[in-house]
Amino acid sequence: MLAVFGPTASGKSAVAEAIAARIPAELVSADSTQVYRGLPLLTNQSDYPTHVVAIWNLDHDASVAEYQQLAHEAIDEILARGRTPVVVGGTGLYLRAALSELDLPPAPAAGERERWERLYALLGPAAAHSLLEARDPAAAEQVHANDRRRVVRALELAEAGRSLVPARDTLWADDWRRPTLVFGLELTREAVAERIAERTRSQFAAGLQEEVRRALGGPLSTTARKVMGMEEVADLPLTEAIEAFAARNRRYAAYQRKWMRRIPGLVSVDGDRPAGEIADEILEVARARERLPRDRAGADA
RNA sequence: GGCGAGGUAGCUCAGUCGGUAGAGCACACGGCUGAAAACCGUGGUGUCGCCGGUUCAAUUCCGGCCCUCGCCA
Repeated sequence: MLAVFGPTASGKSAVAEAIAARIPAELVSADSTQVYRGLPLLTNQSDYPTHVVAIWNLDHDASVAEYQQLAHEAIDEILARGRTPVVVGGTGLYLRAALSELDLPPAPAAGERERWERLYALLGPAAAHSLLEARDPAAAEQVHANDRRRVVRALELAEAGRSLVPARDTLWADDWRRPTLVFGLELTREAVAERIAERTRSQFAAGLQEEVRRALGGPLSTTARKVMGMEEVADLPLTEAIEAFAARNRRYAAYQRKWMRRIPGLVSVDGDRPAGEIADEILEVARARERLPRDRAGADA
């Protein structure tokens, strides 16, 4: 199977769609916000049918593990249909979860999260961390006392007889679940900034502010509330909102570059050219490395 | 021109009853195992508007000047 990663606005979707136009393939999203229904503009959802997109309402709490299950199911079904899964998206952890067997510990039992959060608030960071030290020293060593989210999670797991400390898995390892080639779109900072500016303009022209205001009017889960732009897009005056949102995107693109460097075996391709050209190069590399079935490899040649 | 408010980090601002300054955001780096467009940690940054006075010592007090904003002419 194939995967396409790259900074936001680098044209990942267009490339993936160009691949699907050339070989029998289906797309699987690796994006922590496109999972939501109701924010197509804010999260840059494509019209092209893609798996694991727009599957949850905005009051649903998103999680990597839940996403992972759905992504794995989608991938296996596509393979069973004899097609090539193309995983495309900009959320590093989600990409990793989709492509690997990354073994995430179980969700907290009902009420546990709230219980430990209350305790953390009551005790304060230092005392909560000491409690963790008593129950799971290894986890305590790994987590900073101020990291409320992880201290709480570690306490939940300790209570359930598990640990936050993974058995063997590292965050990034060369342990693909299926033979996979990951491609990274390389673009200069300036090129990305330019694309972001352009995309931001068209998002606002298409009614981004109205979309966000509508979403803010309804029930929102913690994770939906944290989607980039939810805070600034609706309230600020138009020109300020545009600049603030573009700036956020630029920062995010920089963060994504860090992920890109960590993906083992990533094949870099020049992202500053037409999507079709990039797709051709990707398929050529895939054939050379025998990541596509033989009968398919030469089908369009 | 008059009155009022203000000029301190890249930005928004706090502060120093006189001993050369600090938060948030931004930035850089690191971490992350059911919130990852999230979250946590570490770090640098300043002629404290300009000139002069008082003082052992002025970003802080005093005087003058310059600039910005608001109201009035």
